[in-house]
Amino acid sequence: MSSVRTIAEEAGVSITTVSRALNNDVTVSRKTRELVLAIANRKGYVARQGRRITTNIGFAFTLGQTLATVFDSALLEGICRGVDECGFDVTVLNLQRDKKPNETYTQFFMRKGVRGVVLRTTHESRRVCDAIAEEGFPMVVVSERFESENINYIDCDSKTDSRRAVEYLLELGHRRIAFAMNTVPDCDHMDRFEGYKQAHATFGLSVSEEIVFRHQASLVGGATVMKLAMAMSDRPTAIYLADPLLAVGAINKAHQMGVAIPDQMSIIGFDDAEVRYAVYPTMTAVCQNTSYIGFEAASRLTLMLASGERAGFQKTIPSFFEVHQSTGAPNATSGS
Amino acid sequence: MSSVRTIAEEAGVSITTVSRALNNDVTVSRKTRELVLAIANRKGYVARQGRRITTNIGFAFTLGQTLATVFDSALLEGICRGVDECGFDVTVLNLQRDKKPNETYTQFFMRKGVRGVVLRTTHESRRVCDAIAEEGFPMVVVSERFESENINYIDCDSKTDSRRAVEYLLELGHRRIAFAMNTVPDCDHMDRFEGYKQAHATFGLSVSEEIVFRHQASLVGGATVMKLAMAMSDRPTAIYLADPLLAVGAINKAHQMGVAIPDQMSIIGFDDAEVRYAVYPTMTAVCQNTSYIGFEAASRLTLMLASGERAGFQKTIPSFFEVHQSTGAPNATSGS
DNA sequence: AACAGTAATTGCAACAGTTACGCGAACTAG
DNA sequence: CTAGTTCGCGTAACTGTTGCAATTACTGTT
Repeated sequence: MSSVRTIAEEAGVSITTVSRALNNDVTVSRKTRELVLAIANRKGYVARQGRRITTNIGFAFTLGQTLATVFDSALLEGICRGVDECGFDVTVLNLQRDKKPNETYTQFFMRKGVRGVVLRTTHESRRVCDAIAEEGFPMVVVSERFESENINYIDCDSKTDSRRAVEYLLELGHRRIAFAMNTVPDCDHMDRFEGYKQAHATFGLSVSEEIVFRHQASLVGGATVMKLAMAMSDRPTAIYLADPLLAVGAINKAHQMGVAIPDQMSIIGFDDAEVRYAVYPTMTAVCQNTSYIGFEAASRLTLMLASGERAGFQKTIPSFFEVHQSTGAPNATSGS
Repeated sequence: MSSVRTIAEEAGVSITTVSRALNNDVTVSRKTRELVLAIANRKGYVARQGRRITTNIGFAFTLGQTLATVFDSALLEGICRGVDECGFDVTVLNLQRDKKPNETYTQFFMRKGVRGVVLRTTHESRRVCDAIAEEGFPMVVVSERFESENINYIDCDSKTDSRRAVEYLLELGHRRIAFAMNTVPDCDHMDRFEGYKQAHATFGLSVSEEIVFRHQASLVGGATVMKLAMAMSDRPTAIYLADPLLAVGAINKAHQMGVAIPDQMSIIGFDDAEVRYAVYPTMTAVCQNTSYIGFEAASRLTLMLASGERAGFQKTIPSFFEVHQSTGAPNATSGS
């Protein structure tokens, strides 16, 4: 077991200095701090209360807003269940808000008293994940994928089912199928776009760029997609909207415009919660068990911390495709 | 400042025994434990890491499930913002799961290393709030109301706007207005029922029990309400559904049954998030700023902890009423 | 270059809480 | 009455943190 004493001995400084270095006290010199942190990371130092080792993990956001979406909430719900097995607790952290500019990620997490972290990130802040992995702090990233074997992640593959979903539309007879995705091109949305393209390739069809929409993932964005699609001269007969808010916004706009779903327009959405049952008509959707992603991430992380083994893991769990009422054959101009 | 030393001295035992009593170690006798806990509570003991006082508050659930609803999520989102001001962090706790049967609430919270707690409770577990208040542990209850001045709470008054909402329907000319609420009669739902009754009283009308529905707060529950309402010989022309899921379920069922909203049936829902914009037609609703409730609770609690003052507070914040597209004059049988 | 003053670093010691181990008392069994 | 067991508690050794003092390094002046 590494303690401030053993680190102090190896670094040739006092335990006071070690404590201060770990807590990012300004009075400790840069050279000393770096030496101490290097040893602490190598020895796998964990902060304690008295002799007791803390059993908290962090749910950390690299972005400014915490828990902004239902996705985040579902994730946290799963995390809370996942830590249960090993008796850990969850603390919500916000890197952008609380991390001081001159402290390392490891220092930050130790200051907050967590032994590991489930990281909720976006495509833009992937470098944060790289940095934390480099420091060696126990971490699992959710919903991003990495090539490096140093970075643990739990990810959902929505490409396969996106392909299946679009193939389903093609088999129903649709030939002009629009696609809508978020403006921010993260792994997930790119996957779904890839599946969309693959399905077309399988049927020997080409993808027309003019019916690939990129809009902000919001109700308004979805409404815009529906408006634009309906205004086209060569109007699509179906849309796959790769985000829950886009999908719901489009469906409601269709109602408002008097566009019958699925008779005049088939809709496939993406659902990372239980939204598909909360719209009319119930939404055919590629679905992600977000709660399970959180569960799996927290479960594995805490198991790793409890056992002391540092074996990395990278897991991709499958999505699932559910057919409900928002899809049908094209041009069925009859009124249901 | 009280420490295990000072408590030990006053109790006439060793610091070891105090530590064990506070951590609910089985080896300490009941009499000694009770003595130590009494002194600790009286002196306002807080656990520390080294000399540093912890700055965590708990978000605790008395129920089994944590973060089951969007209400919980919105609450937590607000709490995370609320603790920001005083630099606290939030840890998610589950009383039913983690609290050992033979430990006090204070012991539990100290074991988890939190200095205060925002309590999410239900009507059935009000006695838990009483118990924690009696122990004197810093706490704020959200969304329940109490007579006792010992219990701090932040609550939302949805009675006034419920009355206003139903009065709005009455002024539109509706005379047979149904009401739907959860089977579990908590403060909030009773408030809304009260507002519903007051509005009727203002107009000199009586409330008919056969159009007061009590169903599980779910989409299916809402669908059931719509079905039952439409099947009545003396059919209501409007429904106030005092729960988001009930409201959404009813609206979607109306679509499925071919019931036009608002022409054949006006709907007023209750919204504790942003659901009113996510349905078609956009939903006239009594709304609760759930995130603000969480913010206010956490903000006040942390301010109290940081300042050391133990002044109790009980605050009721107002709801707001928004008129959207789901309400109109009754029997407007035109198909617009 | 020498010196004084100031800021930056560091360590000592006293503090915060927890726990392995052992001791003694009380209780039980033969 | 003795041996073994259990219970309750304390000593001492461990965990990390911090106020204060001491030391070191740097900076400006003569």
